[in-house]
Amino acid sequence: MTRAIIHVDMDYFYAAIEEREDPSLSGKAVVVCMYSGRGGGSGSVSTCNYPARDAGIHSGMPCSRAKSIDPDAVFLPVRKEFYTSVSEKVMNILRQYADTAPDGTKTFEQVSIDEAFLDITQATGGDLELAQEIGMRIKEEVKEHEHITCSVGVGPNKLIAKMASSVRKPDGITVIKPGDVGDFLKGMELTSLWGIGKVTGEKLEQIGITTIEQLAAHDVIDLIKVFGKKKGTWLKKAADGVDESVVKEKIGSDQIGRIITLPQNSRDTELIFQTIDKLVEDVIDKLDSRGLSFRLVTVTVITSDFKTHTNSHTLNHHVSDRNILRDAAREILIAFISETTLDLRRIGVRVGNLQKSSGQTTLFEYL
DNA sequence: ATTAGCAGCATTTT
DNA sequence: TCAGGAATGCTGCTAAT
Repeated sequence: MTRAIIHVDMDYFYAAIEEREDPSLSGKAVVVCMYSGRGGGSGSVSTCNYPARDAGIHSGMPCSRAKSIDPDAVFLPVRKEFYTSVSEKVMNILRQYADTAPDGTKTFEQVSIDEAFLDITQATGGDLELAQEIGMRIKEEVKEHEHITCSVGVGPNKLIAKMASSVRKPDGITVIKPGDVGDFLKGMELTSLWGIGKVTGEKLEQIGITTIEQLAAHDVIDLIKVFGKKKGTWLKKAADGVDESVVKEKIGSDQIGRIITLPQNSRDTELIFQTIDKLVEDVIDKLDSRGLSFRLVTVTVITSDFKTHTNSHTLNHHVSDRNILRDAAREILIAFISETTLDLRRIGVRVGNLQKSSGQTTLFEYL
Protein backbone atom coordinates (compact mmCIF):
# COMPACT_ATOMS: atom_id res chain seq x y z
CA MET A 1 0.00 0.00 0.00
CA THR A 2 1.25 3.47 -0.74
CA ARG A 3 1.89 5.48 2.36
CA ALA A 4 0.08 8.62 3.45
CA ILE A 5 2.47 11.04 5.09
CA ILE A 6 1.61 14.46 6.46
CA HIS A 7 4.07 17.23 7.17
CA VAL A 8 2.93 20.08 9.39
CA ASP A 9 4.86 23.32 9.43
CA MET A 10 3.87 26.14 11.77
CA ASP A 11 3.69 29.50 10.00
CA TYR A 12 6.34 32.05 11.05
CA PHE A 13 6.12 30.36 14.42
CA TYR A 14 7.95 32.71 16.82
CA ALA A 15 6.49 35.85 15.31
CA ALA A 16 3.04 34.26 15.15
CA ILE A 17 3.14 33.56 18.87
CA GLU A 18 4.20 37.13 19.60
CA GLU A 19 1.33 38.41 17.44
CA ARG A 20 -1.07 36.19 19.29
CA GLU A 21 0.13 37.44 22.66
CA ASP A 22 -0.05 41.10 21.68
CA PRO A 23 -2.96 41.94 19.37
CA SER A 24 -1.62 45.46 18.91
CA LEU A 25 1.04 43.93 16.66
CA SER A 26 -1.60 42.87 14.16
CA GLY A 27 -0.85 44.12 10.69
CA LYS A 28 2.61 45.36 11.60
CA ALA A 29 5.91 43.92 10.50
CA VAL A 30 7.21 41.81 13.39
CA VAL A 31 10.81 40.66 13.58
CA VAL A 32 11.97 38.24 16.27
CA CYS A 33 15.67 38.67 16.91
CA MET A 34 18.43 36.82 18.65
CA TYR A 35 20.59 39.46 20.22
CA SER A 36 24.15 38.57 21.04
CA GLY A 37 24.34 40.83 24.07
CA ARG A 38 26.75 43.19 22.40
CA GLY A 39 25.73 46.78 21.85
CA GLY A 40 23.89 48.30 18.92
CA GLY A 41 21.44 45.47 18.45
CA SER A 42 24.09 43.07 17.21
CA GLY A 43 22.42 39.81 16.37
CA SER A 44 20.41 38.14 13.66
CA VAL A 45 16.83 37.61 12.64
CA SER A 46 15.31 34.39 13.89
CA THR A 47 11.85 34.67 12.33
CA CYS A 48 9.65 37.39 10.99
CA ASN A 49 6.03 37.62 9.90
CA TYR A 50 4.77 38.13 6.37
CA PRO A 51 4.60 41.93 6.33
CA ALA A 52 8.27 41.92 7.31
CA ARG A 53 9.07 39.35 4.62
CA ASP A 54 7.30 41.46 2.05
CA ALA A 55 9.65 44.28 2.99
CA GLY A 56 12.59 42.01 2.22
CA ILE A 57 13.53 40.82 5.70
CA HIS A 58 14.32 37.16 6.20
CA SER A 59 15.75 34.86 8.85
CA GLY A 60 19.50 34.76 9.30
CA MET A 61 19.83 38.38 8.28
CA PRO A 62 21.68 40.73 10.66
CA CYS A 63 19.17 42.63 12.79
CA SER A 64 20.87 45.88 11.95
CA ARG A 65 20.20 45.32 8.29
CA ALA A 66 16.59 44.40 8.94
CA LYS A 67 16.27 47.61 10.87
CA SER A 68 17.63 49.65 7.99
CA ILE A 69 15.24 47.94 5.57
CA ASP A 70 12.21 48.65 7.71
CA PRO A 71 12.81 51.01 10.62
CA ASP A 72 9.12 50.87 11.53
CA ALA A 73 9.07 47.13 12.10
CA VAL A 74 8.60 45.88 15.64
CA PHE A 75 11.76 44.15 16.88
CA LEU A 76 11.34 41.65 19.68
CA PRO A 77 13.87 39.46 21.49
CA VAL A 78 13.34 35.69 21.24
CA ARG A 79 11.54 33.96 24.10
CA LYS A 80 12.61 30.44 23.34
CA GLU A 81 11.28 28.73 26.47
CA PHE A 82 7.86 30.22 25.91
CA TYR A 83 7.77 29.11 22.27
CA THR A 84 8.81 25.66 23.39
CA SER A 85 5.85 25.45 25.74
CA VAL A 86 3.50 26.41 22.91
CA SER A 87 5.25 23.91 20.66
CA GLU A 88 4.59 21.12 23.14
CA LYS A 89 0.88 21.87 23.14
CA VAL A 90 0.76 21.87 19.35
CA MET A 91 2.74 18.66 19.11
CA ASN A 92 0.37 16.96 21.50
CA ILE A 93 -2.51 17.83 19.22
CA LEU A 94 -0.67 16.54 16.15
CA ARG A 95 0.41 13.32 17.82
CA GLN A 96 -3.25 12.35 18.32
CA TYR A 97 -3.75 12.09 14.59
CA ALA A 98 -0.83 9.79 13.88
CA ASP A 99 -1.29 6.04 13.45
CA THR A 100 -0.48 3.72 16.29
CA ALA A 101 2.20 1.19 15.41
CA PRO A 102 1.92 -2.47 16.47
CA ASP A 103 4.28 -1.80 19.34
CA GLY A 104 1.99 0.91 20.69
CA THR A 105 4.11 3.89 19.64
CA LYS A 106 2.76 6.68 17.51
CA THR A 107 4.11 7.08 13.98
CA PHE A 108 4.86 10.66 14.76
CA GLU A 109 8.12 12.53 14.38
CA GLN A 110 8.83 16.02 15.61
CA VAL A 111 11.65 17.38 13.50
CA SER A 112 12.04 20.82 15.03
CA ILE A 113 10.28 23.21 17.36
CA ASP A 114 7.69 23.95 14.68
CA GLU A 115 7.59 20.96 12.35
CA ALA A 116 6.43 17.37 12.47
CA PHE A 117 5.68 14.35 10.31
CA LEU A 118 2.74 12.01 10.77
CA ASP A 119 2.22 8.66 9.12
CA ILE A 120 -1.52 8.15 8.63
CA THR A 121 -1.40 5.24 6.21
CA GLN A 122 -3.60 3.07 8.43
CA ALA A 123 -6.12 5.78 9.18
CA THR A 124 -6.58 6.52 5.49
CA GLY A 125 -5.82 3.21 3.83
CA GLY A 126 -3.32 5.17 1.75
CA ASP A 127 -6.03 7.42 0.31
CA LEU A 128 -4.54 10.88 0.02
CA GLU A 129 -7.96 12.49 -0.39
CA LEU A 130 -8.79 11.23 3.05
CA ALA A 131 -5.40 12.37 4.24
CA GLN A 132 -6.23 15.84 3.02
CA GLU A 133 -9.38 15.88 5.15
CA ILE A 134 -7.38 14.88 8.17
CA GLY A 135 -4.90 17.60 7.34
CA MET A 136 -7.69 20.17 7.34
CA ARG A 137 -8.95 18.90 10.68
CA ILE A 138 -5.46 19.24 12.12
CA LYS A 139 -5.25 22.82 10.91
CA GLU A 140 -8.61 23.64 12.44
CA GLU A 141 -7.80 22.10 15.77
CA VAL A 142 -4.47 23.89 16.05
CA LYS A 143 -6.13 27.16 15.16
CA GLU A 144 -8.92 26.60 17.62
CA HIS A 145 -6.72 25.62 20.56
CA GLU A 146 -3.57 27.68 19.99
CA HIS A 147 -4.75 30.49 17.73
CA ILE A 148 -1.96 30.08 15.25
CA THR A 149 -1.92 28.74 11.71
CA CYS A 150 0.12 26.06 10.04
CA SER A 151 0.77 24.82 6.55
CA VAL A 152 0.30 21.18 5.68
CA GLY A 153 1.81 18.95 3.04
CA VAL A 154 0.43 15.53 2.14
CA GLY A 155 2.33 13.01 0.08
CA PRO A 156 3.46 9.41 -0.35
CA ASN A 157 6.68 9.97 1.60
CA LYS A 158 8.41 12.40 3.92
CA LEU A 159 10.36 14.20 1.22
CA ILE A 160 7.29 15.00 -0.84
CA ALA A 161 5.14 15.86 2.17
CA LYS A 162 7.81 18.23 3.42
CA MET A 163 8.16 19.96 0.09
CA ALA A 164 4.40 20.08 -0.40
CA SER A 165 3.89 21.93 2.87
CA SER A 166 6.01 24.79 1.60
CA VAL A 167 3.94 25.32 -1.54
CA ARG A 168 1.01 27.18 -0.03
CA LYS A 169 1.94 29.33 2.90
CA PRO A 170 0.75 30.55 5.23
CA ASP A 171 -2.30 28.58 6.32
CA GLY A 172 -2.34 26.33 3.27
CA ILE A 173 -2.56 22.67 2.41
CA THR A 174 -1.10 20.86 -0.57
CA VAL A 175 -1.60 17.28 -1.60
CA ILE A 176 0.72 15.50 -4.01
CA LYS A 177 -0.51 12.11 -5.17
CA PRO A 178 2.01 9.46 -6.19
CA GLY A 179 1.24 9.97 -9.86
CA ASP A 180 1.82 13.71 -9.59
CA VAL A 181 5.23 13.55 -7.95
CA GLY A 182 7.11 13.86 -11.22
CA ASP A 183 5.30 17.00 -12.37
CA PHE A 184 5.45 18.46 -8.89
CA LEU A 185 9.23 18.18 -8.70
CA LYS A 186 9.66 19.45 -12.22
CA GLY A 187 8.20 22.77 -11.20
CA MET A 188 10.34 23.19 -8.10
CA GLU A 189 13.59 25.08 -7.71
CA LEU A 190 16.63 22.89 -7.27
CA THR A 191 17.46 24.41 -3.91
CA SER A 192 13.95 23.83 -2.66
CA LEU A 193 14.71 20.12 -2.62
CA TRP A 194 14.84 19.26 1.05
CA GLY A 195 18.52 18.77 1.86
CA ILE A 196 19.96 20.95 -0.87
CA GLY A 197 21.16 24.24 0.52
CA LYS A 198 23.42 26.92 -0.78
CA VAL A 199 26.63 24.91 -0.86
CA THR A 200 25.24 21.81 -2.51
CA GLY A 201 23.26 23.97 -4.91
CA GLU A 202 26.37 25.78 -6.05
CA LYS A 203 28.31 22.56 -6.38
CA LEU A 204 25.58 21.16 -8.61
CA GLU A 205 25.53 24.30 -10.67
CA GLN A 206 29.24 23.89 -11.28
CA ILE A 207 28.62 20.56 -12.96
CA GLY A 208 25.85 22.06 -15.05
CA ILE A 209 22.82 21.04 -12.97
CA THR A 210 20.35 23.81 -12.27
CA THR A 211 17.00 22.01 -12.15
CA ILE A 212 15.59 18.95 -10.42
CA GLU A 213 14.84 17.51 -13.83
CA GLN A 214 18.50 17.74 -14.82
CA LEU A 215 19.53 16.20 -11.54
CA ALA A 216 17.18 13.24 -12.05
CA ALA A 217 18.56 12.71 -15.55
CA HIS A 218 22.17 12.93 -14.42
CA ASP A 219 24.40 9.88 -14.18
CA VAL A 220 24.45 8.58 -10.60
CA ILE A 221 28.04 7.44 -10.91
CA ASP A 222 29.00 10.98 -11.73
CA LEU A 223 27.08 12.33 -8.75
CA ILE A 224 28.83 9.84 -6.51
CA LYS A 225 32.18 10.99 -7.83
CA VAL A 226 31.43 14.57 -6.86
CA PHE A 227 29.48 14.09 -3.64
CA GLY A 228 30.55 10.73 -2.32
CA LYS A 229 28.52 7.56 -2.19
CA LYS A 230 26.00 8.49 0.41
CA LYS A 231 25.05 11.93 -0.76
CA GLY A 232 25.37 10.99 -4.42
CA THR A 233 22.82 8.20 -4.24
CA TRP A 234 20.60 10.30 -2.04
CA LEU A 235 20.57 13.15 -4.55
CA LYS A 236 19.49 10.85 -7.34
CA LYS A 237 16.66 9.34 -5.32
CA ALA A 238 15.50 12.70 -4.06
CA ALA A 239 15.35 14.08 -7.58
CA ASP A 240 13.09 11.15 -8.48
CA GLY A 241 10.90 11.87 -5.48
CA VAL A 242 11.89 8.61 -3.85
CA ASP A 243 12.25 8.50 -0.07
CA GLU A 244 11.80 5.33 1.94
CA SER A 245 12.68 6.75 5.34
CA VAL A 246 10.06 6.00 7.98
CA VAL A 247 8.26 8.31 10.35
CA LYS A 248 9.58 7.41 13.75
CA GLU A 249 9.41 9.18 17.07
CA LYS A 250 12.79 10.31 18.27
CA ILE A 251 13.61 9.45 21.85
CA GLY A 252 15.60 12.61 22.25
CA SER A 253 18.38 14.47 20.57
CA ASP A 254 21.81 12.96 20.19
CA GLN A 255 23.52 16.11 21.35
CA ILE A 256 22.70 19.06 23.54
CA GLY A 257 24.65 22.27 23.52
CA ARG A 258 24.77 25.98 24.19
CA ILE A 259 26.84 28.59 22.47
CA ILE A 260 27.15 32.26 23.31
CA THR A 261 28.90 35.35 22.04
CA LEU A 262 31.26 37.00 24.52
CA PRO A 263 30.47 40.59 25.55
CA GLN A 264 33.71 41.52 23.82
CA ASN A 265 36.45 39.60 22.08
CA SER A 266 38.82 38.35 24.72
CA ARG A 267 41.28 35.71 25.85
CA ASP A 268 40.93 36.55 29.50
CA THR A 269 40.54 33.26 31.36
CA GLU A 270 38.53 34.89 34.13
CA LEU A 271 35.81 35.99 31.71
CA ILE A 272 36.02 32.81 29.71
CA PHE A 273 35.65 30.52 32.70
CA GLN A 274 32.74 32.57 33.94
CA THR A 275 31.09 32.17 30.55
CA ILE A 276 31.78 28.46 30.49
CA ASP A 277 30.14 28.06 33.89
CA LYS A 278 27.00 29.69 32.57
CA LEU A 279 26.92 27.47 29.51
CA VAL A 280 27.55 24.39 31.63
CA GLU A 281 24.64 25.30 33.90
CA ASP A 282 22.27 25.54 30.95
CA VAL A 283 23.44 22.32 29.39
CA ILE A 284 23.16 20.44 32.67
CA ASP A 285 19.65 21.82 33.18
CA LYS A 286 18.51 20.54 29.82
CA LEU A 287 20.19 17.24 30.49
CA ASP A 288 18.55 16.86 33.91
CA SER A 289 15.12 17.72 32.60
CA ARG A 290 15.39 14.82 30.20
CA GLY A 291 17.18 12.54 32.64
CA LEU A 292 20.18 12.02 30.42
CA SER A 293 23.87 11.50 31.03
CA PHE A 294 26.69 12.19 28.60
CA ARG A 295 30.06 10.84 27.62
CA LEU A 296 31.23 13.28 24.96
CA VAL A 297 32.19 16.87 25.73
CA THR A 298 32.76 19.25 22.84
CA VAL A 299 33.96 22.82 23.09
CA THR A 300 33.43 25.16 20.18
CA VAL A 301 35.41 28.36 19.80
CA ILE A 302 34.92 31.06 17.23
CA THR A 303 37.95 33.29 17.09
CA SER A 304 38.03 36.98 16.20
CA ASP A 305 38.65 36.04 12.56
CA PHE A 306 35.30 34.17 12.58
CA LYS A 307 36.93 30.79 12.15
CA THR A 308 35.29 27.91 13.97
CA HIS A 309 37.35 25.47 16.00
CA THR A 310 36.13 22.46 17.91
CA ASN A 311 37.78 20.13 20.34
CA SER A 312 36.20 17.28 22.16
CA HIS A 313 36.92 14.81 24.84
CA THR A 314 35.25 11.48 25.49
CA LEU A 315 34.95 10.42 29.11
CA ASN A 316 35.40 6.87 30.29
CA HIS A 317 31.86 6.65 31.59
CA HIS A 318 28.50 8.27 31.13
CA VAL A 319 28.06 10.96 33.76
CA SER A 320 25.66 13.78 34.50
CA ASP A 321 27.79 15.79 36.92
CA ARG A 322 28.14 19.51 36.29
CA ASN A 323 31.59 19.70 37.83
CA ILE A 324 32.93 17.07 35.52
CA LEU A 325 31.47 18.89 32.55
CA ARG A 326 32.87 22.20 33.75
CA ASP A 327 36.35 20.79 34.32
CA ALA A 328 36.41 19.02 30.99
CA ALA A 329 35.28 22.15 29.17
CA ARG A 330 37.85 24.30 30.99
CA GLU A 331 40.62 21.91 30.19
CA ILE A 332 39.84 21.92 26.48
CA LEU A 333 39.61 25.70 26.50
CA ILE A 334 42.95 26.18 28.24
CA ALA A 335 44.60 23.93 25.72
CA PHE A 336 43.04 25.92 22.92
CA ILE A 337 44.07 29.32 24.24
CA SER A 338 47.64 28.21 24.52
CA GLU A 339 47.56 27.23 20.85
CA THR A 340 46.34 30.50 19.45
CA THR A 341 47.20 34.15 19.80
CA LEU A 342 43.80 35.33 18.58
CA ASP A 343 41.00 36.68 20.74
CA LEU A 344 37.93 34.54 21.25
CA ARG A 345 34.60 35.79 19.99
CA ARG A 346 32.16 33.01 20.82
CA ILE A 347 32.29 29.96 23.03
CA GLY A 348 30.12 26.87 23.04
CA VAL A 349 29.80 23.81 25.21
CA ARG A 350 27.98 20.72 24.08
CA VAL A 351 27.56 17.16 25.23
CA GLY A 352 26.92 14.10 23.17
CA ASN A 353 26.84 10.34 23.31
CA LEU A 354 23.76 10.69 25.50
CA GLN A 355 22.15 7.96 27.50
CA LYS A 356 19.28 7.62 29.97
CA SER A 357 21.06 8.17 33.25
CA SER A 358 20.49 5.23 35.56
CA GLY A 359 20.66 6.59 39.09
CA GLN A 360 23.63 8.39 40.53
CA THR A 361 27.01 8.52 38.92
CA THR A 362 29.54 9.31 41.58
CA LEU A 363 32.84 11.05 41.21
CA PHE A 364 34.41 7.82 42.41
CA GLU A 365 32.97 5.93 39.50
CA TYR A 366 34.19 8.56 37.08
CA LEU A 367 37.77 8.37 38.38
C1' DA B 1 41.31 -5.92 5.92
C1' DT B 2 37.19 -4.19 8.06
C1' DT B 3 34.89 -1.94 11.30
C1' DA B 4 33.95 1.31 15.19
C1' DG B 5 34.58 5.37 17.18
C1' DC B 6 36.31 9.86 17.20
C1' DA B 7 37.60 14.69 16.02
C1' DG B 8 36.92 18.49 13.35
C1' DC B 9 34.60 20.76 10.07
C1' DA B 10 30.51 21.64 6.96
C1' DT B 11 25.81 22.15 6.24
C1' DT B 12 21.21 23.22 7.15
C1' DT B 13 17.89 25.90 9.25
C1' DT B 14 15.59 29.41 12.06
C1' DT C 1 28.74 43.47 3.78
C1' DC C 2 27.71 41.42 8.64
C1' DA C 3 28.40 37.90 11.20
C1' DG C 4 23.14 34.22 16.46
C1' DG C 5 22.29 29.67 18.02
C1' DA C 6 21.24 24.65 17.77
C1' DA C 7 21.71 20.36 15.90
C1' DT C 8 23.02 16.86 12.63
C1' DG C 9 25.87 15.03 8.90
C1' DC C 10 30.02 14.03 6.49
C1' DT C 11 34.95 12.91 5.97
C1' DG C 12 39.19 11.37 7.03
C1' DC C 13 41.74 9.52 10.67
C1' DT C 14 43.21 6.16 14.34
C1' DA C 15 42.51 2.29 17.11
C1' DA C 16 40.37 -2.03 17.81
C1' DT C 17 38.86 -6.59 16.06
